Amino acid sequence: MVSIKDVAKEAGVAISTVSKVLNNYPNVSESTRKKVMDVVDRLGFVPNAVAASLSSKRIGRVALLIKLNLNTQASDEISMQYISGAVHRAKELQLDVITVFTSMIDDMNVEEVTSYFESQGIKGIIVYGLTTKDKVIHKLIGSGRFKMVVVDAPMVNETTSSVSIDNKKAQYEIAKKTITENKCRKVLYLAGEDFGYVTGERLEGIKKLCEEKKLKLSVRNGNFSELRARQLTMRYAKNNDCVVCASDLMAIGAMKALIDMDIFRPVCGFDGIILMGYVGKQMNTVKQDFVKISEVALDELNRLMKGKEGRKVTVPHTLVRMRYEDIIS
Amino acid sequence: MVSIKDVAKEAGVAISTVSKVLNNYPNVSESTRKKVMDVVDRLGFVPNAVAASLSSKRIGRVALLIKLNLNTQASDEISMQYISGAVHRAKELQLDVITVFTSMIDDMNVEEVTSYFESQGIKGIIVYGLTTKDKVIHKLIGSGRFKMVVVDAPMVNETTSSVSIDNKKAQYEIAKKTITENKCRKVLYLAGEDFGYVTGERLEGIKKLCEEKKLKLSVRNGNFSELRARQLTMRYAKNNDCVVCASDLMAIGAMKALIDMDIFRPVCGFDGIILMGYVGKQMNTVKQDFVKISEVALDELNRLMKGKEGRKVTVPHTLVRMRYEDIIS
DNA sequence: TTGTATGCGTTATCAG
DNA sequence: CTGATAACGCATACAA
Repeated sequence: MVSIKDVAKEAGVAISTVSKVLNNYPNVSESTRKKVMDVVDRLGFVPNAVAASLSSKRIGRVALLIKLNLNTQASDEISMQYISGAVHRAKELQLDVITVFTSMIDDMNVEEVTSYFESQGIKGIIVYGLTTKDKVIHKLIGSGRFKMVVVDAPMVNETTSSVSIDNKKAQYEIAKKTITENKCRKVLYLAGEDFGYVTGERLEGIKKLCEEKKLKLSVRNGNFSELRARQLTMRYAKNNDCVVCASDLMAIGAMKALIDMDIFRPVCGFDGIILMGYVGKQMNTVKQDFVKISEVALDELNRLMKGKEGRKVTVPHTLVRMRYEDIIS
Repeated sequence: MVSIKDVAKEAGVAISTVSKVLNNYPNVSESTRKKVMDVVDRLGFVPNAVAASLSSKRIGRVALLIKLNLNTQASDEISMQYISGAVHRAKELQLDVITVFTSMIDDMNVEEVTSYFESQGIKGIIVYGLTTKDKVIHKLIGSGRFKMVVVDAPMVNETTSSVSIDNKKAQYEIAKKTITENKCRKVLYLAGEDFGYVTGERLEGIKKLCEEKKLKLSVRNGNFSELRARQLTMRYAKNNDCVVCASDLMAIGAMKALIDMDIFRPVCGFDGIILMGYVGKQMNTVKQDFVKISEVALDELNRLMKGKEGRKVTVPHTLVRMRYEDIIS
C-alpha cells in the first residue's frame, strides 16, 4: 500500500509538505506543488481516510441513518433513493459517507450511540424518517455533539437543519385536485401514524382544505399501513365520496379494498412511489423527489459542518398521476 | 470521549492490558480481566474502530458492494434484504461493516478501487449481483488483495468464495411444478440478461427439464426487463402453453401482457419478491431467502478472513405461490 | 516556503 | 501474566 511517506520520499520532500499539498494549504510553492502532484498521480496515491479521520479533528465523515423496514416494499424504494442521492452528492462534495442502519443502534442509549458514531470518526449525521418515538435520536440532536440534518421532521437548532417538502401544502393541493375533479363533498382521510412528524402536517393540509371548501371530513388513523387502510376503507368508504390517503401504500390498500367492495371512490396517495403503478388503477399522488431531497440534505450538512447555523429547508414537490406505462422498464 | 487510556488509568493497569482483555487474548488473569471489564462497563467505553483498523493488520473491516439500480422496484427490495442480513450477522460476529455502492467506484480502474478500499481499511468484500461486464471487480477478485465473497456468481479461488442457491435445480423444480400442474407441452422461456451468471445456470435447469419431459422449448432473452418480457409475451405466448420466467419482474410483465391479450397461460417467476403479490394473479415462484443468503455470505467471509480457502456454498430455496393476502401488512 | 516533531487511539512485539 | 514502547498513516503546531 502506497502511503504518504512513499510519496514524500519519491518527491524528495517532507511528509508534511505532501499533506499540505493534498489539503490545499496556501503556503506551498507552485513548483513543489506540481512536483508532489506528479508523484501522487504516478503512484496512484489515495490518502488513507481512516488515518486521516483519526488524526484530524477537522471535516470528518458523514453518516446516513436509515431505517431498515423489511415489511413494506415502499420504504425500500424510498430508502434506496435517499441513499442514491446522498452518495452521489457526497462524491461531488468530496465527503466520506457511510450508511448506518437503525437496527445497528437499536438497543443503545445516547452515550453508546454517541461513542459509536465517534468511534467511526463521524462528525455529521443525516436522519431519515425520524418519529417522535426515537428518543435516542432526539437526545442526540439536543446534545449538539454532531452536525445533523433531519429529513421529514421539523427539528432545527444551532447544529441541526431540517429538510423536507411542504407537507401541508402538498396534502392540500393533491386533495383539492382529486376532490374538485370528482366533485366530492364528504372526505375520508386516512392519516399516517401518530408518531410521524409528517402526519400532523399533512393532516393540517386536509383540514384547511375542508374548512375552505366546507367539506365534511372524517379522519381515521391508517398508521401508514396498507392493511389498516384496507380495513378502514371497507368500513367507512361507503359513506364518503372519496378517500384521501397520507401515503401511497395506504392508497393502494384503499383502492384494492374498493375494488373488492365493487364500489367506486376516487383515491389519492402521497409520495409517488413506483409501486403505485402496479395497482392497475390510476391515482393522483404527490411526487416527492427523494433523490433531490437527499442531495439537498447533504448540501445542508456540508453547510453546517462549515460552521453555519441550522435552518429549515423546503424542497419542491409535484402532483402526478401514476400509471403502469410510466413505471415499467 | 473516553479512550483506552482512561480505562487503563481507572483500572490501574497498562493500556496494553486493556487491549488484551478487549480482544480476548489468552494470557490475562481472570482477576484483571474482571477488573478491566468493570471499568469498561462503568465508563461505557467503546473502542475506536477507526484507530483499531489503523493499527491492526488483523481482521479489518468488511464492505458490502451493492448495485444501486433505481429503475426497478425489485432490486431495491432485494438489496435491502441483503443489507439487512449482512448488518445483522456482522453485529453478531463483531465485524465492522460498511456499505459501498457501485456508483461510488464506477469510473475507477482496479488500482483506484483497490486504494479506495484500502484507504477505508477494508480487508473483506461481499459482492452482490456480479455480471460478466464488471471487469474491474473481476480483476479485484483475481488480484487476491482482499478476501471476497461473491453472491450469485460462481467465482472461487484461494481468497474468494461463492454463495448462492442452486439456480439450475430451482429453475428445474419451479418449471416442473408449473408445467405438470397445467399439463403444458410447449414452453416459452424468458431468460435473464446475457451478462448475468445466474442466467446460464437457470437456463440449464429449464433445458434439462424439457429434455427429460420431451417438451418443446423456445428461449427468448428477456434481459430481466419487465417491459421486454411484456413484448416477448405479446409476440410469442400465443403459440406456447406457458411462460417460464427467469425473474419475478419478467413474470409480472408477462402476466400483465397476457391479461391485456385476454388469453390465459400459466406463468412462473423466480426470486419471490413482495411485488409479486401486487399483480392480482397468483404465480408460482422460487423464493430465495436473501436475508439468509447474506448472513451465510458474511459467515463465509469471516471464515476466509481467518485464513481458510475459498469454496462454493449453496443455500436452500423453496417453491411458493405468492398472493396479495400474504404480503399485505 | 519547508521540515521536524508530536499526537490521534489502538494493536503488536518484546522485555520483564 | 503484565507493562513499556514502537508502529499504523496522517495532520498540524512550531521551528528553521
